[in-house]
Amino acid sequence: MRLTTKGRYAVTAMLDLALYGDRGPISLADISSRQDISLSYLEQLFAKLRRRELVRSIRGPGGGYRLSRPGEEIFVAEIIDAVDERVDATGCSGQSDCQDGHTCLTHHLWSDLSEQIHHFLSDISLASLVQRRDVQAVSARQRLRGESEQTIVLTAID
Amino acid sequence: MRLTTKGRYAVTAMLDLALYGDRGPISLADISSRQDISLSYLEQLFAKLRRRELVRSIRGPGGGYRLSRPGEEIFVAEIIDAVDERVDATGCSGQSDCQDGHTCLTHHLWSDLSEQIHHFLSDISLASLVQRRDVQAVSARQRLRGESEQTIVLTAID
DNA sequence: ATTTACCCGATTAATTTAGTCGGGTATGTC
DNA sequence: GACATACCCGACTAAATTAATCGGGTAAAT
Repeated sequence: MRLTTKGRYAVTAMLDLALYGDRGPISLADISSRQDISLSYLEQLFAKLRRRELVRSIRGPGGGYRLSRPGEEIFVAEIIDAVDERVDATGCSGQSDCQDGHTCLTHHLWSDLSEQIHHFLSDISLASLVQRRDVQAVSARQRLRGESEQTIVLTAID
Repeated sequence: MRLTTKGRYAVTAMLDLALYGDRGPISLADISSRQDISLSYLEQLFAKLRRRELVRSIRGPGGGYRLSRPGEEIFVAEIIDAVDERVDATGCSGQSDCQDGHTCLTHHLWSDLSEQIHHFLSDISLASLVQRRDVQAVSARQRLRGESEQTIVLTAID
């Protein structure tokens, strides 16, 4: 089953767009510093997100990324699928050839589980995440941290 | 999230015990050949299963492993927990310190997902798997294969 | 005694993930 | 049009984890 930092980073970054992207494009550098994700790694992930048309890019100064659809219409499952290839608990990627060409003893169990997970994540939209209490709280903390960092920079310049 | 071959192997091996173990202990060598899992690897997994008291071992010739409880009372989630440590989709093992000491933006989402998966797998007993059509079918094929292998061996000896 | 099969730790090989690097290209601003 | 920004892209490296091997034990049955 694939569900690692890669998928978590992707969802986090997309949620960052949903939270802060309403006033124009967000640069990966912004996401990188807010969410503590390596910039180059983000570039790799966003290449995949762009191919799946989950985000739109705007080049040049002031550019960045925007969600290609409203947050109501983007679901967590799509994001993970885009970067992780698939959410799949079987060992044979659903091919049923897990035991030298045949179905292994537990194939259907993992297949059922995968479906279960996919269904769960297909129901969660970015917009619904934005609404959540816990997301709001973390976002508020991140905004604070961002401001204090700016202060530090300004003080250092002064 | 941890759900790899390790956990799949463990569940498959335990299901093998549930399927064939009613007439006495099953050796790891038997499981190894039936399910195509490396013997030494099985030994590692069964060390963990034994520690969690999911199986009982019988040493010496004719020995092997038995389920320590009836299949009705052993659940897939326990097996995976035993070998994989935990089924957990969060990056911080539920510690909520995913972003330098604080909760990351998507922590609760992964936490919810983990609970969902765990709940799903906690409901599936070995006994219920044994009953399943698809498991019966695969098991029948494995038995056939086993017999033909024996024939080959006997022919070779002859 | 000898064979079977569990027991255990250490080590290695393979795979995957995470991250880096170095170069490009479009675009807005002065 | 020079310059800075920020996307774009492929190749490479490092780290972590998983899967598997190896070598030597020990309990028990025949």
